[in-house]
Amino acid sequence: MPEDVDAGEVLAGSVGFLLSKLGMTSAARFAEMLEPLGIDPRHFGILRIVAMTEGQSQQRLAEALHVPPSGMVALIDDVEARGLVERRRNPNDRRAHALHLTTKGRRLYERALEIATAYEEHLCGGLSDRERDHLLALLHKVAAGYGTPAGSHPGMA
Amino acid sequence: MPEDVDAGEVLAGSVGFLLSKLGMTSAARFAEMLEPLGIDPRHFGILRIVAMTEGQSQQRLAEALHVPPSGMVALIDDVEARGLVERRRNPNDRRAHALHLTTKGRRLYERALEIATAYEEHLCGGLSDRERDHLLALLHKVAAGYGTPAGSHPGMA
DNA sequence: TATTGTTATACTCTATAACTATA
DNA sequence: TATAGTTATAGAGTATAACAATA
Repeated sequence: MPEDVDAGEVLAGSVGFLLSKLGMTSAARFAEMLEPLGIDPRHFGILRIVAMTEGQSQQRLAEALHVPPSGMVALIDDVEARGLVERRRNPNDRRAHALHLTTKGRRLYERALEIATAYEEHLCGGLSDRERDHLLALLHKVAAGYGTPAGSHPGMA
Repeated sequence: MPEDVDAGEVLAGSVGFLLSKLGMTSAARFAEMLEPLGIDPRHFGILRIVAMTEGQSQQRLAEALHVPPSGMVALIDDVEARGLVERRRNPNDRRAHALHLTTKGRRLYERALEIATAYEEHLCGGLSDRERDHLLALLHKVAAGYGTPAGSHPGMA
């Protein structure tokens, strides 16, 4: 009977514990929701940054996402194999690849954005709009203590 | 220049993204703070549950923490090698090990609890007491949507 | 025959650093 | 000589399932 053994009341009062637990649980849920699309949250991150900065080189994105170059190769290989991203030759510097979304990639990215929205609804379903705004503000306030840039996520690395 | 490429404003408005990012960042910080003790957050979890339920078997704890039996062996090996936990023979069932904290283990666990408290302070340093309580309440409300028991953390598995 | 704990195997993930092609 | 990208290799981590001791 694991119930005997649970007794986690102490940690229920800890912001750190709850944050870590909720972050992990909800990220796993997001990953499940993306599964029908054949991608995971990191691929989503790649699609997002390529969509925002078409034509950039792999290493530039690797730096921005704090992913080692070899890891970026694997990630781009994944999305390229699915026909979502194209490596184009850069005529100015033929060492570098210019990354672009394919039409299929753009469509899938849009579907992924819808899933992200549905996920957000799912997550905040129990909150009123006011509560959601308040939670967001409080999270930003906590996050301010960690000087991390807005768009980057440690899970990419 | 990664700054050109950042542009994460959209996700800054997402509870899910922030939660996942903050959870991961702050958990990494907690791990760093535990490092001087030679343990990581999972070992802390083991010490905690053993402290709360002295004499339990490995498999009972494994079930409670959703860790596979072989993983529990590795985890207990770690803390036993550091002299923090003892495997005692159970006279009633000599297949099973009864797990107990050593004196050293109890002392180290208490230091780890102090670190956990310091970590919580560090995390919530930017918040007033009222804000902290409010954040906790909102997080609990979100967590209610995921029927996870209070003490368990998916990171143990 | 079932169960506790252990070990062995195989698998995934990832990072480091060597390599190529361009510059 | 330096840089973009790739590949090869080796290491950590982890799960599956076979195994030994006990019930």
